[in-house]
Amino acid sequence: MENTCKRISNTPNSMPVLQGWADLPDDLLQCVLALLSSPSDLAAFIATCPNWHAAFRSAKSTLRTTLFRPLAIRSCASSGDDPVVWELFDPAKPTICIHRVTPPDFLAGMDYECCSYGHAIFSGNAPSLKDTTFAIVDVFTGTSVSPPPCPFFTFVNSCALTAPLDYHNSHFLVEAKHSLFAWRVGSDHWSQCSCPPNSKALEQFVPFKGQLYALEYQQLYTVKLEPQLSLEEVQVVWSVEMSEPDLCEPSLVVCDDMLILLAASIGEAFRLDLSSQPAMWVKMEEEELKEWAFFFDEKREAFRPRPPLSCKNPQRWGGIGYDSYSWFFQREKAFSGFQLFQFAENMHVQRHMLLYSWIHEDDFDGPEAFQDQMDDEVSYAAHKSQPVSVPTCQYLCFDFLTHPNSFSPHHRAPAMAPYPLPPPSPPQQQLPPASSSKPRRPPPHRSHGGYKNGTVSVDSGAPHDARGLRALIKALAAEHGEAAPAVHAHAAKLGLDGRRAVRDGLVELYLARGELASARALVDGFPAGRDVVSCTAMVTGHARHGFLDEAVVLFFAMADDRGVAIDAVAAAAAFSACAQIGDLALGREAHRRVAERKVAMDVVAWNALVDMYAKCGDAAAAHRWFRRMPVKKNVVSWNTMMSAFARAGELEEALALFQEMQAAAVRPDDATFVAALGACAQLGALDTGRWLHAYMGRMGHSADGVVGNALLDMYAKCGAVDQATEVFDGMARRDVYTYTSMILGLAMHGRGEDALSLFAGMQRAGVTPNEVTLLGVLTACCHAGLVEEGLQQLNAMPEPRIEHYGCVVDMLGRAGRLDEAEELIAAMPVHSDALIWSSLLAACRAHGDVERAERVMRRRVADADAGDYVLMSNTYASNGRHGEAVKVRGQMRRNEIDKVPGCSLIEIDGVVHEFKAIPANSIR
DNA sequence: CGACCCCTCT
Repeated sequence: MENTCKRISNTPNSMPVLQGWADLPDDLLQCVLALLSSPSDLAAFIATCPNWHAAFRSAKSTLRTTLFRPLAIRSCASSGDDPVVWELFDPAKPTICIHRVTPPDFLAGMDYECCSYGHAIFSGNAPSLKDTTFAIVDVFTGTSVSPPPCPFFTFVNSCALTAPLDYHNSHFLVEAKHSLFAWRVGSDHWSQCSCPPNSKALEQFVPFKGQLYALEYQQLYTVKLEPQLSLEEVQVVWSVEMSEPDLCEPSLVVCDDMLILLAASIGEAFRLDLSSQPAMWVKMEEEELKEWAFFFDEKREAFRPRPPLSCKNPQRWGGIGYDSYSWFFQREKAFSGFQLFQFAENMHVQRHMLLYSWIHEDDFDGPEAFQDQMDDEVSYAAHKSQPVSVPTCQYLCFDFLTHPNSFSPHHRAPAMAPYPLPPPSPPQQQLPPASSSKPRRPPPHRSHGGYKNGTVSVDSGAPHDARGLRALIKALAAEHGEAAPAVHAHAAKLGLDGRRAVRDGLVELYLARGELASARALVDGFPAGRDVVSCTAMVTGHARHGFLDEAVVLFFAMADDRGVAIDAVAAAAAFSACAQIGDLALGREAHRRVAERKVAMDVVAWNALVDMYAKCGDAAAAHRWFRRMPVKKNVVSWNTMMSAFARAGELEEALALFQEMQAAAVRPDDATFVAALGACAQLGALDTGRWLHAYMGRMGHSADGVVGNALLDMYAKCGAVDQATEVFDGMARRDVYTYTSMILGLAMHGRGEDALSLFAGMQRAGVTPNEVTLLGVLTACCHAGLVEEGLQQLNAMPEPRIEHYGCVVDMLGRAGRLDEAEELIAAMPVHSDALIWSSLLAACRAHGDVERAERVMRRRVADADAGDYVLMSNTYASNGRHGEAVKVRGQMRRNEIDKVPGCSLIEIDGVVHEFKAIPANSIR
């Protein structure tokens, strides 16, 4: 790596000297940010990218989760007379200073209050002792902003920003003297309102889903900033019986789309459920917080509450991922933690003391696990045996790189907009400049020993070797195809674009961007690079980004090329592409070529083959090859075949396969349950579904995520709406599938009103409905007879599909509004189908509208099916026109229209019975 | 060096 750097850096007059990331464009920088995974990465990034701060500020709005565990600020001065310097550091690796800034000197006489969105907040008193002054200091730039003096003089209970300063509509809130004060950033005055009479002191302000919440002990408030500052109590009930909840300093924290009340004193957490009326604190299970860690400030000397922070995926930065941990920070020591849900067992000390007690790293259950996962060179053991001296630390800064949780997300000012402020009374100080256009390499900050073992190189900001570049490209291809040209240029600059791995990656990047031509040019430009891995990468790369036909063609070319020995991986890739296309002839051809080249297929390739036949509609072939598979089947093999049966409507066979799989002692996984539950849902096999539910519990599978959705769907489809509701209530995460299944379940079983109120709850929860959801909503309106509501929903839809129109036609038909139904069919912008006409016919039959029915039949004469004839005949019959009814039946027989026998399934005592109707045209 | 399979909503 270093050789590469040197070679390029020393080339005179040819290329600009590489400055790590500095030569990459801004949009690419943002992609790269999402990939930084350790504080060392961060240190390298900051050291090599002059625009790092701007890049972070703009990335914060797009990244959904916190990038890192929180970092801290320490304030130090080498000697008494030297100016104070703030150092940004990772408490787990306190020897490394990530960034340094000189704070304004007027802070000397002020008190540190708290930290908010990367700003340290200080308070002080005006000389008159009538006002309180504040300074809000950007901890990365040292820039400070001061609101006008706040008209009170007393102790500050709590304060916070509602968003970073440069966000539009950011407010600074202060609670003091039983009043709430708000300063709209940039304005020249404070607004004020009184706190509710029975409240003591608001402790936290948390933006969540467009609302600003405040917490006072256990009471939740919403804060309105406009048109005037006001506080409103939120009634929240408890999901568990708590006669006298004693949560002892609970705190609010946002985890993605959940607002959580952490009651660390009793080791429990409650999620705010806004979909119920009134809102509810729902007790959370350990499982639901698995991917989160929480950070608390050490409060021993702090009177002011300092809200905790949540961090997603602690594994990402070396935290312990298998459980939810809360982490404390105590100055001069590293992170330490305890397991939230095991708190109750550690009650040997007084409960309220626990919040403050320091749990030493020795107390960890799994120190090995922790050590293994530390992602760089400073291990915990080394840290312990060699205590480091950290200079006096005055300020803790816990929310570095957090983002404002969905508060006014749509009103964001451009990144790094200048603060719209008059210069505050103490002069602004800006050290160093936030972003200079001139590339500049800041000196590496080496405090207290610098980078240990030299493994963190400041030159490693951008990958300079093929392997690193390949890893970067791969990560980018998932979401950031737009980076293709920039990365390509970067690779070319390094002379690495000729490397096969890099080139393959670039091809995929171009494909991710939809640029087939650029990708092809790259492929064709390297005829020499034809080996099986590279070609397979081409196949999968094309398939992954939707170029399925091209993928298969590439595979055929590769199979025909005697210079390339195709293998099982290539075969699997080809089968998978054919499966997605769903073309049986193509699939067979791929299979033929694989057989012809005598490829030794592994279980993955066999599974792909079975899946390919199934998805191409040849379930028999899928089953045949499943049975003939000469390799040991794995769980995917069984899952694939179960889905194959289910897809083909052979539901009993699917469930039988589940039994067979048990007999073969293959441990089912989530996909197994999804497939089996899906079969039960289609079959209406409620007892089997219930058994599966219980079995899942025994196997330790939670009813959440995809499995939870499948379970919920099964109960809903089997008519067990109450059990469906139970599953729904027990789910930690409800996505669009969850809501859709539940809404449909309610709608189909006559609870249209409930379905509609759930739909409202879904929208409140911020889950975006899809077409199927809306179909469920229309179905609910239809079944509940809410005609106006249904029409309104249809009008509100951006692009209704034929199914949606069908549902509304059905609804109008049932309501007897046949004119409107017919008009809607005529007016709808999509092509009518048989279903929609049949539904109109059914309405004619129900309302005895012979004339309209005849009109419809005349229109439909070419492609009317048996059902239509039956409906027509019944329409005549119910109007007493039996002669004409018989005539229609005769016409039907003459035209040799067969009615597919109606079929009905019902489960009695766990056995599914099938009823078949007598073919309609056999009725004479 | 790398490249591969299954699973929820009408």
